[in-house]
Amino acid sequence: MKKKIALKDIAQHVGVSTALVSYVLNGRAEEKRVGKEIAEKIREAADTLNYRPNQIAKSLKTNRTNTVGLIVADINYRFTSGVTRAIEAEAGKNNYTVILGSSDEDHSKFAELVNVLVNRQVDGLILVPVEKSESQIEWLKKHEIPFVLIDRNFPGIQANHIAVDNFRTAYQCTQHLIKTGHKKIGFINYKTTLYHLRERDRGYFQALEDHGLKNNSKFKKEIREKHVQEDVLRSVQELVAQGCDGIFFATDIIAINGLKYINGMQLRVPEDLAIVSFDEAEAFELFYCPITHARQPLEEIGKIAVNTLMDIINHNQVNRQIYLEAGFVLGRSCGE
Amino acid sequence: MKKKIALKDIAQHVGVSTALVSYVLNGRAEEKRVGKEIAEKIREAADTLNYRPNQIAKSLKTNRTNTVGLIVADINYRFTSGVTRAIEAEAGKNNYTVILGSSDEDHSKFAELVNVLVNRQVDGLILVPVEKSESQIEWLKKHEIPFVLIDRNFPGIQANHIAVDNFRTAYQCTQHLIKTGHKKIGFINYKTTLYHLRERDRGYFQALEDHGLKNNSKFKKEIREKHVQEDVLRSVQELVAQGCDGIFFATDIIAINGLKYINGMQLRVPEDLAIVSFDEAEAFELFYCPITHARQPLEEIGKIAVNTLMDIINHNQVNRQIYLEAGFVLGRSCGE
DNA sequence: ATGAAAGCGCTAACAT
DNA sequence: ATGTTAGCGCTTTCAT
Repeated sequence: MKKKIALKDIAQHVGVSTALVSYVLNGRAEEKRVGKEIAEKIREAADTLNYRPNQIAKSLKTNRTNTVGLIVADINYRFTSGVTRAIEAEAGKNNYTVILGSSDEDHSKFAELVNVLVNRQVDGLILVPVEKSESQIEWLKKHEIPFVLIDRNFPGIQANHIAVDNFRTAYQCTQHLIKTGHKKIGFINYKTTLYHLRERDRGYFQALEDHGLKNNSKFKKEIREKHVQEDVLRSVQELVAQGCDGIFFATDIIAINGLKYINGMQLRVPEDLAIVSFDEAEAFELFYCPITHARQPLEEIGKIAVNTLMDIINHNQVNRQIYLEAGFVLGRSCGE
Repeated sequence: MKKKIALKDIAQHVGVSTALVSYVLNGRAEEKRVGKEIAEKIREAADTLNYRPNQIAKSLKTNRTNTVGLIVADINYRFTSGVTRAIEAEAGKNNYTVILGSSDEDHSKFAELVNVLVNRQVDGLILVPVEKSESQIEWLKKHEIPFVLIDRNFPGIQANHIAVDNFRTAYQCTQHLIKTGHKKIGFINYKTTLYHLRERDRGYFQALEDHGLKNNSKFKKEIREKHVQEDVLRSVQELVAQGCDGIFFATDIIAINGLKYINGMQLRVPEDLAIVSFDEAEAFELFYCPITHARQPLEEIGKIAVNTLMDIINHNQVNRQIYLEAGFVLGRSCGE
């Protein structure tokens, strides 16, 4: 890499001090009452010498990096791409850069990433926490490092967070299956302690109870995160064998796998089996029957997350626990 | 954010100089022959004081950030998630962090991102260049900033790059349709000057020619990047009207849209229409018929890209133009 | 209106 | 074996 042009190079070139150059190039010429001509000369020199400010040096001095760290759970989730895009856009508006890392749902990788990002002096973090990452969150709180949680949170830890209302959304999904005349409603969810997924359980159970279908709860299946394919296959087979006429999938990934096997089993949707999915997937478009599903407001989550983080960074008092309403997309997978 | 512990704090705490602390904490205690006991004390102090090295300061001094910038074309492409994952993993092994940005196929956004990343002193860049980004690439060359192109390149610009062999892969895809007995083979590709997509054209045409189907070239359709949905729909309709018995889709995005409309038109694959796609999509799994497609070696591309970049950064002479072979996944979308 | 200089936290050359 | 110190490129206070 060629030698870089520094502030003092252009100061030398013009024959002024570095202070003036700094003022002018930071748009504070007026404020600092720098002579018009000098200012112009400085700008010219910066241009011809192709000056690029060294953000590292600037950061060291100002103690600000204008960088936020974003740790997602898995880069393949629909949630991730949508929310990442929104976060990058909103961060850009605030003149911030996003450093992205993926924990792949692994808490040690999560801890490692937090570490790396904090060492790199990010001004704040936007986190999708994973199982067993409570101690990391506590650590961030203790050290007063600005952060906001999205998608997930821990009921025992008070922190700023933005997410969809999982309970309510799951309730609606289940209720939709009930209202479209289905009597034996299966539910497939991950086996996990993650609160947001437990909330989806609660929504399912509550809806059953409120509609006098409490006995349906035996149709709830749990799958292991490391064995999605085989467990979903087994679960679908079991539910069908138990005579279910509808299935509610707790996530897009589960839904995609479920539908794949339903295809394989030659079952027709919605005639043989009604389907509702929490979250949408691009893949749904290729299924012969439009899938009814809840849609998270990814744009909004990302936007609010960034703005909340900005508030924290700028030392405004913030205490936000936001549960957003999900959209509900009506397909034909529960009948017409 | 609480006051940070700095090197000198722990030096003070132990009663030694900052130099010793620096040596010990960078694992150079032996090399610098620091006393065993002192070294131990320093490590302890660092631990209890919860010292986190300030990478910014380190970078300013060493002129190295251990950061690579990755600019992708669109975060929703299958190519992106796969290759990002591979790059992050490989970069991590080399003790590097990845800063990700997405240009959304927009050259001014691309330029802006290059700028931001260079100002942030990334040690190098991995780029998926977009249309009209030639000047940026030239600029990077001129300033001897380490970079490697992936997925795409410009024939007029000599640069290190890693990609799949687009010509050969497209040739194989087309040939497969021919060999499975199809006579009127449509092809849908983007209208673009991007060389890698033009190479796919060339592969298609060459295969037709080599198999005496030169007249088929009227079945090639171009779609606009900003109007994928409507243009793909129109193209499929036209090809069907022209009596095509097979379609080759030039990208996963085009394929997903194409299949969606084929579904809508009540056409059966492969009976009414045979299909081959360049690139795979998760969505294919939900289509009733397994789609035959080429699969790019994303892992390998990412890995080689990082290692090439590391070589450049470490001043090894590097001149690599690598064209990898794609995998070919046999579905049933061209018949049994 | 402009300049001199301190100092951000760290590394490394040099001194002891 | 350990300490002292210059300096990375920038911002900003204080002088002038």
